[in-house]
Amino acid sequence: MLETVTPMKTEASDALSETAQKTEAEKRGRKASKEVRQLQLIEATIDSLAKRGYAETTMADVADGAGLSRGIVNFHFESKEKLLIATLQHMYDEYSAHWRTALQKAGDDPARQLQYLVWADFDRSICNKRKLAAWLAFWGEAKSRPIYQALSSSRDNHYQQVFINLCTTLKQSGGYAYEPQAIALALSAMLEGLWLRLMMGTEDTTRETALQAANAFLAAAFPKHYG
Amino acid sequence: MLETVTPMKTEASDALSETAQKTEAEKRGRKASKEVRQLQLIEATIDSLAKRGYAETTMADVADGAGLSRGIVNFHFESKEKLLIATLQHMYDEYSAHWRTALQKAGDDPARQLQYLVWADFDRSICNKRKLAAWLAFWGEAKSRPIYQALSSSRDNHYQQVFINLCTTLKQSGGYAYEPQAIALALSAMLEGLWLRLMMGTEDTTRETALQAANAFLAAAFPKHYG
DNA sequence: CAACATTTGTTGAACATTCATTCAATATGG
DNA sequence: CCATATTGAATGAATGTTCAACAAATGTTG
Repeated sequence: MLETVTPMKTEASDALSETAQKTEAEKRGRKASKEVRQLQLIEATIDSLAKRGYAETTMADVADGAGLSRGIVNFHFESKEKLLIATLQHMYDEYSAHWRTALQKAGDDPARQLQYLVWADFDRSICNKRKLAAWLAFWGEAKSRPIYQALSSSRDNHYQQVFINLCTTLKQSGGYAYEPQAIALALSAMLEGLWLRLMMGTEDTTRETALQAANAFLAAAFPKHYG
Repeated sequence: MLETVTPMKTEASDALSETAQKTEAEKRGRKASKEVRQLQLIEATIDSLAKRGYAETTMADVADGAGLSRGIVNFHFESKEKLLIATLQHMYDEYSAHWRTALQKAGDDPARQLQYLVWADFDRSICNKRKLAAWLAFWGEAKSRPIYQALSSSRDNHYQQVFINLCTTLKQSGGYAYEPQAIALALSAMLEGLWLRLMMGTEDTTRETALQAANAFLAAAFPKHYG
């Protein structure tokens, strides 16, 4: 159902973190290109955030997770704070590219576009325990750190505007009564809330049930388009 | 609109933290009853979580915020971890009592009950920057701390079951087509997502617009009952 | 191609700082 | 005067950062 939506570079980085370092990344102690090493450290940071949370994520844990020595992070990133910002930026870019690709693949039909955006949100490459946990770790610190604030909401202004536009179009073609802004806000908030459930719910909420809930919303809000 | 829904003990604790310590709580250095002092420290903890985030919340900051000395927290609570657990438990109890009270005040009509539950979520005593920030701070750490997991989701199993029951009843009386479980999940997830927006959104999402979005959802999902 | 030099990446120990916890001394209320 | 609450300095552990030494790649020269 979702296969056609899935992109892109995330496959490489995910595989790298799941199966330790492959042969493609040079083994421990050997040199690797700057970008590869930085990505490796960023992936190790996401691992640590997911496993230990923001407060317990240490430079030593990141270095150990990457199979490298203690001082290496301060060489590639100047400080712990800059490592975390780079990690957040990486996740933001990935999410952003992901929904834009999904939107592009949907074609011209607004109903189809909205459906694809919702599907994209629950795609395995984006929506897995590890990355959701990392997102939540950043969200928990965003309010007190202005630097995080802009990046920490993966669904940014642009994303929200696309939702509003789609809801406006659907309202006209379907003759619905609601305010597009309000429905768009309800919809994107629900998607974020479902993400929250997916990580905190013990097991009662799965990607499937979350997707069902999102589709139930679409069917209720746009009965002429999704029935 | 919401006045009749608002309870309860939260007024006292909120006022206490907002206007420093009043005369009701004994002044610095003087003795106070165990419960008062513990509540005072818990409120100071919420303040610190909201202002500095989980990672930067220190015992010293909590003690300073309460206007007391450094060692005091380890006297009333055994450790930092137990202080944080007590704080989370306090917020959980408060939220739980709040929605139960709202449900009780709604009377017997299911549609009215659901409306009151939604209103309760955006009541000022519960839904303010300070407490939302504290919630989010705990959420960010919940995945890596089993102790938090049970308490960190303010909307617990009981809450969710009430939603499911209400959606089931409304479905029968309104002749709707959807799956009650899915709609209930969509609804409660949206409420949580709106909370998220309220703290992270720079200012574009207010309590009013969030409530409008929630009501738009109700109107779309239950057109016969809210319209 | 070999020998050397230079740049760049990497290591791990040392350092300084922050912070939770402990506890003996002191203050307070009953 | 006794039990209890409170203080604030001391302690020890954890952790981010620095840096001198080392290793590997790259460049240079004969």
